[in-house]
Amino acid sequence: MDTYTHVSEGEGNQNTGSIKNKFNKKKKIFRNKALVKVSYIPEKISNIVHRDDVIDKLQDCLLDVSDNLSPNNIIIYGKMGTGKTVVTSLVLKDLQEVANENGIKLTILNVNCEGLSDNGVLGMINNALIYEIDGKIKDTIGNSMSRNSINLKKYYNKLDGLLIIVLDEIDKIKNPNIINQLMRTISTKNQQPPCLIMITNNINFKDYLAGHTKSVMAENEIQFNPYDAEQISDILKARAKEAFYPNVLAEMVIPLCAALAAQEHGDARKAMNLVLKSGEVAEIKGKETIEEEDVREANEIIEIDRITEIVKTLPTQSKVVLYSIILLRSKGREGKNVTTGEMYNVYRQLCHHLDIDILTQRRVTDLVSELDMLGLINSIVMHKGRYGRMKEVSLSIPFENTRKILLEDYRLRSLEDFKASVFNKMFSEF
DNA sequence: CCTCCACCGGAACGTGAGGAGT
DNA sequence: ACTCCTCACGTTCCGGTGGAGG
Repeated sequence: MDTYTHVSEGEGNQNTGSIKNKFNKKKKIFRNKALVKVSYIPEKISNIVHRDDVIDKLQDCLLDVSDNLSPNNIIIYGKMGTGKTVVTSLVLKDLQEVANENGIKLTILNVNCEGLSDNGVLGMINNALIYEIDGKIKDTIGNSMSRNSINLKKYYNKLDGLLIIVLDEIDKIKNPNIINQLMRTISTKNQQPPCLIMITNNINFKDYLAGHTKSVMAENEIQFNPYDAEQISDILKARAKEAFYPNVLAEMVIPLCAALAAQEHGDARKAMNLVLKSGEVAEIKGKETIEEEDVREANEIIEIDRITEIVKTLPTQSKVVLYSIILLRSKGREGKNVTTGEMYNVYRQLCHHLDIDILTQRRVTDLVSELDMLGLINSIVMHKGRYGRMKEVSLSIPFENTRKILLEDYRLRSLEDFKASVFNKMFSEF
C-alpha cells in the first residue's frame, strides 16, 4: 500500500525538490485553511447552520438573565460533532454582550472536565473564578477538596452579579456527586445560586446523578441530534466557500465527505477533518483540484491514524494477544481461521518468550472481547459439535501495518525474530 | 436421542495502587 | 503517618452451549 507516500510519479521535472516550486503549488488549494480545521469556531451564531432549534431553546433557557436572575441549570446532550460546545459558547458570547449593554453583571466560566479528577474540577472552577475577580492566573489545581471548597465559597461571595459555569464533557468525571457538592458549597442565603450548563455526549448521564443530586437540579434539557448527510453537506459548503479557492473542489467531493461522515452518526467534525485531509492529499500531490480519489485516500489515512492510535495505547497484554492472532494468520496459514484455543497457546508461548505474566484463559477471552469492541478484530462464536464451542477470530485491520505498530513497543520488540521458523517449530509441538 | 467437546461468560472474590480524610 | 475507601485488573468456580458422532 502507498498511503504514506503521496508523491505522484511522472512529474519529475527539473524543479522537483525546489521549495519555491512546492511553495507556489501549495498555494493553489487552500485560501484559508483555518476555516476547515476542527478547532475553528465561527465568529457569529448566524454562521451556524441547521442548529436553529437548539440555539433557540438555549437562548430561551437563559432569558432569566434579563431580569438579573440566575437561570435554571441546563443539561445539553448530543453525540460527538453535533455542535454542542460551539453553539453553547456562541450563545453565551452573545448573552455576555447583551448583559453588558444592559448593565447586568454576568460572569461566565468554562471548564472542560476531560482528564480532571473530581477535585480537579473544583480546582479549575476555582482558578477560573480567581482569574475573573483578581486577574490572577493560577496554574495549579492541587488543593485539597476541602480547601478548594472553602476558596470557592470565599470567591463566590466576592463575586458581584450572576455566574454561569459551563462544564463541558461532564460525563468524564468519575463521581457525579461533585455537582451536588459544588451547589452546596457555592450557594449562600444572600446570593443567587450559579447556573450550571452541563455538556455531555452520554444520554444516560442524568441517571448517574444520585437522587438527591437530581432533585437539587431543576434543570432544562436540550438534545442535539446528529446531522444527516444533507445537513453536513450544507455545513461543509458554507465553510469550503471561503476555505478553498474557487473551482478547487470537484462536484462530488462535499457530498462524498458528508456521506462518509454521516455513516458514523453524523459527526460534523469528522466530515470537516476529511475535507481538510483531502485538501492536504491533493496539495501534496501537487494537484489544483480535489477529486474523489483524494477523498478516499484521505479517508483511509484518517482510518489508519485512528487504528494506529488505538493499537499504540493498548495495554501490553492486549498487544501480545493481538500479536498472537497476527502470527497465527501469517505465513502458511492464510485462509485458516484462528480459534481461541490455538490463540491462547501461542499467547502463552509469546508471554514466555517475553518473560511477562501469563493471564488465565478467562481473562484473555475478556481481552479478546475488548479488541473486538475496538474494531481491531472480528470474532464469531462457533459450535463445532463434538469438537466444542469456541470463538473464531480474524484481524479486521491491515496486517503488516499492525505488526509494525506492535513491534514499536519496546516490550514487544524481541518478538521481531519470533518468525515463521521459530513459530512453525513451536506450533508442531502442540 | 444422548453424550460430550472445548470453550464461553456470569458471579463472586482477591489484591494492590492511589486518593481522601484525619 | 495512618486508616478507610474505591477502582481497575485478575483469578477461581461453575453452569451453559449447539451440534458431530456414537
